[in-house]
Amino acid sequence: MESSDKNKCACLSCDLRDLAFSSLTEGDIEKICKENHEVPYARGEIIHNEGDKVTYFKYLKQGLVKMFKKASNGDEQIISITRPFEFVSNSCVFTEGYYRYSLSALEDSVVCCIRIEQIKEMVEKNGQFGLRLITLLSQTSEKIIAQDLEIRHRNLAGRVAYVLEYFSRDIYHSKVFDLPVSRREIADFISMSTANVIRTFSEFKRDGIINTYGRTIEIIDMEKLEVISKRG
Amino acid sequence: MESSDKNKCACLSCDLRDLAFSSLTEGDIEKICKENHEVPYARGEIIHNEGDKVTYFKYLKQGLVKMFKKASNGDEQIISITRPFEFVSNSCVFTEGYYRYSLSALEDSVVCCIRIEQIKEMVEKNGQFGLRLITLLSQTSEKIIAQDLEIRHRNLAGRVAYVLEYFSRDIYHSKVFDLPVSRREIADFISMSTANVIRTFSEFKRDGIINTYGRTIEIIDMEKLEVISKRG
DNA sequence: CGCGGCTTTGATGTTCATCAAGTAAAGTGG
DNA sequence: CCACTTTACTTGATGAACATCAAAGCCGCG
Repeated sequence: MESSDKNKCACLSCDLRDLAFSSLTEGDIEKICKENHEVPYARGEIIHNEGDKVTYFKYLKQGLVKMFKKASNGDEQIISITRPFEFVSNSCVFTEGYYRYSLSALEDSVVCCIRIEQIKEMVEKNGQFGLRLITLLSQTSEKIIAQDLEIRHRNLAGRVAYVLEYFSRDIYHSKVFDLPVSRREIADFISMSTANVIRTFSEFKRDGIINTYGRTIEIIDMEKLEVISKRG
Repeated sequence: MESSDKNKCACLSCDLRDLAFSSLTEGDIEKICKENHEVPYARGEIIHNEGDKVTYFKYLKQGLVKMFKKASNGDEQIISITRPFEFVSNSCVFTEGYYRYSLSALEDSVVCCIRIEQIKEMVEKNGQFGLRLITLLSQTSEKIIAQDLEIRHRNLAGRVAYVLEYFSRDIYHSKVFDLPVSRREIADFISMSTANVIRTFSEFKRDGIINTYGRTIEIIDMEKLEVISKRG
């Protein structure tokens, strides 16, 4: 969309260049730039479905997304909720040719898409880039695994406290924020029932730990929340 | 240990060459061969502890290992139980310089260790190899994530049925096998209490689904087991 | 303004962890 | 090799944690 400087492509000055593409030459960057798409998605939109063919390698440039798996009965398991600048193409991109999980936008988002074949070519040509990509992909997977370990060893109250901390600390960097997900989605994320997520919110509210106004959450007593999160 | 053919290094004929190293030249393979170690571990031995410095990239050549995280109170969370030829260095190898999880041998095992710096050099020099490595690392991570999703949406009986299927189908390829782990470790793997793992075994036994003689398990009615695994 | 989805709360019962007590098995040191 | 210790396994009883169900209020959207 940008064309202020017609001799330079937008990717050259992209903030994300530092992320993975620092080892690429200007020539390579321009080559990517000619082909890649920045695709905007509105809140709620599906970015891709599990089973879709992988054509693009995707990373999140703006917004917030959830990665999830649908069960046959319609239930969802939410695998991760992430901010830029995560690679939102999960690992299978290189493995199988089909997405294993679905991806949708929790807030208006912008996804940068690069043809997967182009990425592969660059890895083959440029080992520095390959090494950097391995590191970044590893971090993404590791984050999911580590978070899952955190969640699975906690009890109900501990899990709710953990996600509230997560949204506050890692996602919004604020004690007040609008939850980007429904109560049900929180339940799907931390493997508990919707009713009990709500019940726990109510208890936290009663105990003066948080305040809720619809989807707006205010964390009043962060210390208490941390205690519950650690104990649970 | 082998030196039957003194002009050829063992790695050239290693079964695992196909795995990741097919794209390497004979020269590269020999270079690896000069430096790498095959380290044997007895059942029960620790291969490395979380927090240990990463020097080697490791993959499992023989045996069976578990990857796990220790809690402050001594509890363990088991992340994966895998056979050859998995990469048992988890992703953090490239990320942090320290292992995030511990690794120990469930059966007598042989681990092939290659200096991590050497792997990095090879990725830089040889893009084909880098691409192959990305694919393999991705598969390893993806397996952990997928298995976790399988486990977490099941109830108690479903989880036990799932691990029995897993050991039978993926690990031992047999309906009769010696469990390589204690009841307690199974509990740590599927996030339930030891007592309930045992209780569920007893119920399966009572219902004619399995037989147990200490750690030896015989699956009698695989169909019923699958039904329980799917329903749960 | 009425419908459907999200939220909330209470009541109920199931599932599961915990505790306790006992047995079997596997190390350990003399 | 045996007494001793420790660890793994097993079962029952109990209560806590949690899911499920149901009913009602709320909110946004057509």
